[in-house]
Amino acid sequence: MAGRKTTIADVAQRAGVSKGLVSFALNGRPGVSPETRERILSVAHDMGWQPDARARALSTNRSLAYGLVLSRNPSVLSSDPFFPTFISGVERAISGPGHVLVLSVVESLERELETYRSLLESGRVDGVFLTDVRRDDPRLALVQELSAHAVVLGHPRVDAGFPTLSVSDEAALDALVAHLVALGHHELGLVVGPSHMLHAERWRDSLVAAATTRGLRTPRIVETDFSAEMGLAATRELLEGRTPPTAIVYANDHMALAGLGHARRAGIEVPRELSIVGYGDSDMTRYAYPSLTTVSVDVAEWGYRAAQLLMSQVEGGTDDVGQPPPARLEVRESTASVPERPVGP
Amino acid sequence: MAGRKTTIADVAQRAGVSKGLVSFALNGRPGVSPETRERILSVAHDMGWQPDARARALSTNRSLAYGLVLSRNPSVLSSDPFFPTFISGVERAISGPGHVLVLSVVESLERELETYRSLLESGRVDGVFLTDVRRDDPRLALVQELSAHAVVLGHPRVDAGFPTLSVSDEAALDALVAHLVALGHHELGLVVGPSHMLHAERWRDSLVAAATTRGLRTPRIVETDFSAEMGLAATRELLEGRTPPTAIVYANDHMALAGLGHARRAGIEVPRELSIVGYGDSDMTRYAYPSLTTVSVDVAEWGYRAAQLLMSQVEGGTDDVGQPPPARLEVRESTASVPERPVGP
DNA sequence: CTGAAAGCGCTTACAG
DNA sequence: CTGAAAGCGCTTACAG
Repeated sequence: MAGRKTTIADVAQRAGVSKGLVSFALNGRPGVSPETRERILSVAHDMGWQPDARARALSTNRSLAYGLVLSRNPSVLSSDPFFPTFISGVERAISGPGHVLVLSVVESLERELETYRSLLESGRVDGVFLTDVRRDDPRLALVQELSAHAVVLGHPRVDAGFPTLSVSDEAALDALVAHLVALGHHELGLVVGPSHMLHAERWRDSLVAAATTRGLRTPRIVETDFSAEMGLAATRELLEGRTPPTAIVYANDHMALAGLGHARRAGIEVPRELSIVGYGDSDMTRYAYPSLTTVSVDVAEWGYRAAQLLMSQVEGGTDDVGQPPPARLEVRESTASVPERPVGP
Repeated sequence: MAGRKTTIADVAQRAGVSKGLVSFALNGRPGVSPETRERILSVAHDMGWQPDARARALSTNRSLAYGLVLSRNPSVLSSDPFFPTFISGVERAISGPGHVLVLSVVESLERELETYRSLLESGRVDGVFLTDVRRDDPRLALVQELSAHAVVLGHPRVDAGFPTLSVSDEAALDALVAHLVALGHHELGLVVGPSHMLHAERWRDSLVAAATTRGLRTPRIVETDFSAEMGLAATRELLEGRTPPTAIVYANDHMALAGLGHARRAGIEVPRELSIVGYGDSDMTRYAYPSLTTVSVDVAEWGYRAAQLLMSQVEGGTDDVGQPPPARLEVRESTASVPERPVGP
């Protein structure tokens, strides 16, 4: 229709007031008489005025945008339901206020850091989400150096100086170990994530602690990059050992599903001969046969709260949004009593 | 460090030139003597100057940002590898030039439309990706009304007036039917996506055409929303019919995996008693047992080209980036000869 | 309650 | 090759 976008100057002229007053009226600021406000609003509406995010961003020094940079490898990323779910939670929090998520996917840690830097320095985003925090993570230093806003997803052990939101899973993991012990298992295998990721390390520690506390031997541990491919290799490695575990716990569901596939292929019956446990409670755990015992984490809620916290940070608030609900054990079909077999010493 | 961000005015002052000249030097425009340019650049670097995306966006009327709005339901979204993969391709194309992706996830079609509108009208993005195009899709009209830039992912049948990028899969689907025919199947079941989505409709039509051409009866068809849950229900429905299909083809891999789970649970051996075929070639198809025969689509490349095309559109170019590579049939373990059995009339 | 002006940090004609 | 100025579309003190 209009050749040119309508601006507040156009609205001001038509309404016979100044630009400043239009801005006040549009933003619901006090100091505009009800009739004038009414008139301005209706003119703006009639002219189809829409705020220009760029101009607003420049004059307020705020983009109303938040950044998330993912550096996992493509294959892991594509099968991991974490991010889509997390993002849907984030969106639920930010879209109401008209804020926006800037998402970036990168292929290396250097690029990840550069991307966070440029997003923040250029003012494209007002704050960032930091996931998959690593030991001595350079992103923490970067965000501090830029005195930018950030929310860390992970565990408070990260003395980041940033607000941290984490799903507490110690109780669920302990319940899992208790469940396996009750079924008679005492040789556990653990397929863990990369040890340089703090949450992977913590997950492993929680399980080892639970196992030890409950009188099990230290579990056998194989480290992976979270990919199904390495999950499969880890399964093979564990099962080919001298005293193979009778139950394997995986750090995510798709590694567990790959393990399940391998077991079937090797003629090992799950759960009669081997119990398998995932982590995350992704959709597919319900539709596999046997369905997977797993640990359920409310990732969408996590994302929702993280976004609320970040918005509140940026606005200088000190809102305590509270931690997301703790993880829960979901017992399904892939765990059962340990098989009777001649036992060694 | 610096209390205030350094701007080109600071650089200009320190270098003893005008702001305009700094801008020219920084943007590599002609009309600046080599020595001056050199000096300006080094001053800018020393002062740690970084461009302000907001200011640049306002004065150039360009955000260097592109929008993608997803409206699939959370459960489908979380298990569908399409979007993470697509996005990684998009990023590969745009991140080099310093452009950015604005991602939105919404819960209804109304919100989807509103979001596209506000992204475009506010100038937050310079163009958008349109996926999952539906019959009489209101987004097409919207984008046209706003005379905005867009790239459509789907099939040219959509006479959108926008450049369209699609993965041609007719040949692969025909090869799939040929493969099944060669194995002796003549009762096919199809688990399709929502018929109001043009690509779902087209997928179904391609398979029906291939089946008819190759002398099969019209396949039995069950429509779903692409979720594993409905994939499972569809499988049950097909298998409980009077003459159950001997092979079922699913519109995506996770429905196929849910179908596989159901078959196992019902005591039906795959592929001896039932052949199962997925679509998409997601990671998990390799790790299932039996591994899934599927159709491989290079989604990352699709995203890469779509982004290139969109950038070129916005810049007024007419680059022909070419269509992404066609889909390919991947024969794995889940398809085999039709079982011998007493056949009806 | 209202207006006129300056400013956010860039880019871009227009003069010289 | 370089400078001074206007402008992008808003917001926000500051006066009246």
